[in-house]
Parts: sequence; structure tokens; C-alpha cells
Amino acid sequence: MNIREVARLAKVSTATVSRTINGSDKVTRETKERVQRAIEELGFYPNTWARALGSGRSSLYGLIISDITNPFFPELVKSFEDIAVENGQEVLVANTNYDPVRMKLCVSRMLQRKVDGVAIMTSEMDSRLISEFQNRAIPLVFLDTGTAQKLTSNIMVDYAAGVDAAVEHIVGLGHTEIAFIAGPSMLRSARVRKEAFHVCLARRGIGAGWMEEGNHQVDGGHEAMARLLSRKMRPTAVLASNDMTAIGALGAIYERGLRVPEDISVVGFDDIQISAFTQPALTTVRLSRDEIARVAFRALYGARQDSGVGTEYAVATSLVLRRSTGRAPGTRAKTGGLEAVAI
Amino acid sequence: MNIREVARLAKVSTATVSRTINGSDKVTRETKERVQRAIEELGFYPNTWARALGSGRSSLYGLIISDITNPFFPELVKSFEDIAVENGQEVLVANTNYDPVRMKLCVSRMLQRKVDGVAIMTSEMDSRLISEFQNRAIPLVFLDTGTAQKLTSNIMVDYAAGVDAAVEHIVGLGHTEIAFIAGPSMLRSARVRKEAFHVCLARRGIGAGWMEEGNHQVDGGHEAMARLLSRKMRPTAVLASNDMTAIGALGAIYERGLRVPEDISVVGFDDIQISAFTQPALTTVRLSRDEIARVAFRALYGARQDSGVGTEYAVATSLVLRRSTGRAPGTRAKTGGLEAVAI
DNA sequence: GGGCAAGCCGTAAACGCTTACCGACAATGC
DNA sequence: GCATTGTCGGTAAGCGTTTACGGCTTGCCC
Repeated sequence: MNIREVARLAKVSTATVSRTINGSDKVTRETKERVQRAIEELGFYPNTWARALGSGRSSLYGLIISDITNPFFPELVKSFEDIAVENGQEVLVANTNYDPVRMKLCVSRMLQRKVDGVAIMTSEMDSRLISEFQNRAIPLVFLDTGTAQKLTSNIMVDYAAGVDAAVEHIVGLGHTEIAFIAGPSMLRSARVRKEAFHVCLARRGIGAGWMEEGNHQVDGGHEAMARLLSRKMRPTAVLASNDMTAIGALGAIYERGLRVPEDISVVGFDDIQISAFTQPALTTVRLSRDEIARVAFRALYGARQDSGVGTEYAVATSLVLRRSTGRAPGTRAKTGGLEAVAI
Repeated sequence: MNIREVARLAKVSTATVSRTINGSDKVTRETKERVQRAIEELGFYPNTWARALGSGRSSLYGLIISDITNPFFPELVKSFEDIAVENGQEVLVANTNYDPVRMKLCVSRMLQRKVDGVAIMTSEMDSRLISEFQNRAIPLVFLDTGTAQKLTSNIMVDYAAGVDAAVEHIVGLGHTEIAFIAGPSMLRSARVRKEAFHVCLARRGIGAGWMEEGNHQVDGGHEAMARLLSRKMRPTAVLASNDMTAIGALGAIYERGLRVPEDISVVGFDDIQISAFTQPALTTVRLSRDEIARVAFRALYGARQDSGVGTEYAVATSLVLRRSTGRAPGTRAKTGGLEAVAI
């Protein structure tokens, strides 16, 4: 089953079939319809490989992520797939598992499949690998870890604003003993969040704050929170570098026999799906994966036309108020003051 | 950059380069090495589309799932990708979103990309769509919803054994008032679990049990549990059709001011990652997505050689004991009896 | 009515690889 | 020494599209 059979049935040349498939305007309406009928009658699907060979475009976009089982990513992948398919493109997903060897493998997979562009949404990638793409003039888009240049764009998430909103909220509830559970310091986004936390406290004249480092996983959050609770003094509010960490912290708090938010308030970051269903539902800073995916795809898909100038994109964050934050123990709400309202 | 340049540099023909790449044994070691050097020197990656055109094999396998944001799937996708890449194959993931229109789109995407096989891991699919694959002799593998025949295999999960293990565990803890929160009855796997529950209770001479229907999501589990708790009598143990439902049930129980497992024991099904981190950690029936993925891939990858006889595969389940189950209120452990032990 | 432009469509040459077939050569047997 | 066999590697014909180029109609104008 190929374009020739369609051509024969429709009594046209293969070129005309190709043109109708590709929506060229150089074909009469009638001819087009005749071809369409033939296509449907035969149940013909054009062979994408041959199309790719002939046209030089694979209509395939690579999406390199760290680990699909990390709840941050599924939504991102889905949105990316959605918008790609809407535009008649296909997606190749590859997990690096945070492993440099596998990263190399991911790059080679992309190269072999001749993708038209790659979204790199994982921790830092070796610049030698990156240049493999750049040498072949393949458009790239990074999340946080890149710099805009010819054919490569970068998406900057406004982590600072998110952290600031969270701190504002917590401080507004009367908290002054505020801790932060950071992510692995090798991650740029984790470092940015941690630094933003320091800046926010300093700006409000609150001490340096308490700090522990987790691993952006539940267990790391659990252990970090346990360390925090074993100190002489304990914080009345905890910000976590991501939601997984916050979930781990919740567990550690319960194990100590304390309550959230009565004894300790907890704020997460990311707004992964499960955060709405923890006990209590987690107040967190939402980072729209949908928006990231859409911006990323647009950046890649548009790269060819736009003469390939890379752009710096910005993605905002927003505070989502749920049940894990409340007034600091021993304080009373100022009348007329702002209260946390669950959504 | 193509195979011809490599051939020129290595002073051989394109055929020899191709043979080296494909590991043919019709090339001397020396020649092979010469070609390898040329490939590395040029940083050459063979064009997979051209390979596919020439050989008739795309080295691409389709994986149709319901929704990657459903925590059941990421692990499945990852394992499938892992084993595919190990074997030099690539994966195309497509979400149906439980939407018939999108299902059709998924099928057409697979057809256009000329996949070498498709794993269909979603709710029932229209037989007209399925025959699109069968007409083209594309191997298929289903999860629960198929029947083995030429070129199509089926993976049967032993849900009944899983449910039985869970009931055995619960009954062993002295429970007699046991409820079941079912999944959507349009899902075969949900129906099987529900029926297995009935059979298990009947076999042990315990009444019909209580039943509510959820939607396999957290909110459905929450509502179903709330309905259960608003009855005159309440169960002392609840089995949920999947972990998401169980998590929703946990929330509803807490909102009533009850404790798990002191007042009510809860058992999930699937063992999704987050189940280990709920409060308390969820006792559940593990369904190894890794095993499903590996079996599915093997079934597809082997289909061509094995003259394409479809096979019926079986996947076992196993009970994972955590903290959400305990003795029925008002009963005492029999000395020497089995106790739930957290893992 | 002849010339011309525009619109449609067909011809055929890529695209980069695989592979059937064949030839060259060396090793072997007689 | 010659025929035979086997091994290695080259030649070239696909695979199913796209697309540059060119040819045929048609309509229009002078």
C-alpha cells in the first residue's frame, strides 16, 4: 500500500497525491477530492519515514527528561505530547535517570531518529553532548539550564517570585521561625530556590532561617524534617524545595506526634497532582508544567521559521493555598488581616 | 553526512559500511575496525528513517496508555522504554485520555509511523481500530482486554489471587465487616477485582460485603468512602480497587475523625510509588508494572520470529504489608497468630 | 488567430539506507 | 595446474516519499 496505488486509483500522478496530502494549493478542489476518496477507500496512511527522507523533516521532537516516575514530569510530557500532536508532530521521550551515561544514550537516540528539535528538561547536560545537536543545527530548548543563542532557547522559571509569595504568606500568618528544606545543590533550580529563601528572609529582617538539605524525594524530605525536629528549638513553618520533600516532611512531623498546620505549617513547591490529596492538602507554589511544555514546543516548532534566533522565555509561579498552613502557634489573627483560604 | 562519506573515508563501499553497522559477519575484523574509525571520526549516526525504508523495519514500538498522569503508568512506560532501548528499539508513547476520538488518533499515529508492534495498555478499544493493526500484520499485545490469536498476545494479571491475598490478610486480622470500593464497571480489570472480592468473601462464609463504586481516582475514593461512613453501620476494613481510591478513602476517614488502622483498616491495589508514603503507609497488592512492560515488549519483539503465534501471558500479584491494616477493633491477636508486618 | 501567462499536473531525480546478486580472490582438493 | 568451494566486499536496484522542473490546457488580449 503506497502512494502509487492511490495515484492509480485516483488516476493522477504520485506527485498530485503527495500534494493533496500536504495541503498544497496547486491542486484543484475536484482532484483533491478524488484523491481523498481514493485514500479513504484504500485506508492509506502515508509512510512517515519516506516522508522524512524526502522532505528532510522528521516531524519528530525529542523530549529529554530526568525520570518519568518523578511526579513532576508526567504532566509535562502529556502537555508536550498534546501540543505536538495538535500540530501534526510526534514526540520521542527519553529518561536520563540522572545518569551521564544514559544522557549520552539519549542524545544518540535523538540523533539517530533525526529529530527536528529537542527539549532538554533535565539537570545540567555536558556541553559536549549539547554541541552534538548544535553542530547539526538542531533547535534546542532548555529548562533553566541553558542560555539563549542561535537556535537554542531557554525557559526561565521565576522561582524567586514563588518563594517570595510563600514566605509572604507564612510571615503574614505570624511565623518567624521558618525553615527551608533544600534540594540537591547540584541542581540549579534547587540552588535558586534556596538562595531566594535567604533573600526573602533577609529582606523582611527575619534571621537567617534554618536549613536542611533533602534530595527532592520523599525520603530525603522525611530525614531532613526529622533532623530539623531533633534540634533544641523547632521551626513553626517549613518551606520545602519541592512537593515530594514536603510530603516526606509531613510524615516526619506526624511521627513526632505533631500536627499540621496547628504546630507546624508546611509549604511545598511545584504543585504536583498528589499535593491536593495529602493530609492535610498541601499549600504549595504552582509551577505550570503545561505552560512550560507549550512554551518549549513553540520555541522548537517556530525555530526554523524565525531564522532560529533563540529566545529567553519566562514562566511565572503562583501560590496555591490549601490546608497545610495556618497561624503560627501562640499568635492571633489580626482583625482584618489576610487569612489563608483553601481553594 | 551519510553513509557514503563514511564509505569514502574508510575506502570501502556503502554496502560494507551498512554491514558493519548492522553487525553482519560477512566483514573482516580489520575492515570493520577501519569503518568504525571512520564512523567515529565523522561523528556519524545512521539515519534511522532511511534504514527503516530500506529494511522495512522501523525499530519503533508503540505504547498506548490511558493517561501518563495516572500514577499507574509512568513506571510501566519507563520499564518499557528501558527494555526497548536495551534492544536497540525506540518507543512511541500515546495517551488516549480514555477518549474514543483520541484513541483513533493514537492508532493513526502508530500507523503513520509504521511501528513494528503496539502494546495497548488502556481500557477496551474498538475492534475496528484493532483490525487496522491486524490487517497490516502488526503484532499487538493487550493488558487484560485481548484474546491471544495470530500475532496478538494478551497479558492476564492474576487479580483474583491479589484480592484473595488481601482478603485473607484482612480476615486473619479478625475483620468480618469488610467493604469494597470498586472501580468504574466499564473497566474489565475493575470488574474482575470486584467479582473476585465477592467470591473471596463467599468462600469464607462472610456475608456479601459492602460495596460502593468509585472512579479509580482520589476524589471517587473519597466520596465512596464518605458514603460508606454515612451508613448506620460502618465496616472495619475497606479494600479499594486501586491505590488512588484507597488514598481518597484515607482522607474521608480522617475527615470523620477516625484513625487508620485502629478504627478502620485500608488496603489498596497496584502499589503505586506514593503508597509507601501515605499516612499511614498503605498496605496494598502489588502489580509489577516492570514485569508487565517486559512481558509486553518481549511478546512484540519476539512476534516476528516466533512465526507470530500469539500467547497468553500471566502476571502474578503479591501482597505488600505496610501500616494501614491492623486487627479489627475489639479483637485480640491469637497468640502465635500471624501479624501484619511492615516492610 | 497567434502569443502569452497562469494554473494544474506529470516526470523523474533525489533522500540515505539495505540487501540480493555477483565478482574477485584465496584456499583447498584432486 | 586446474576446478571447486567459500569468503569478503562491491554494484545497483529498490524502499515510499518530496519537489524541481517542465509540459499541457485554458483563457485572455491584442
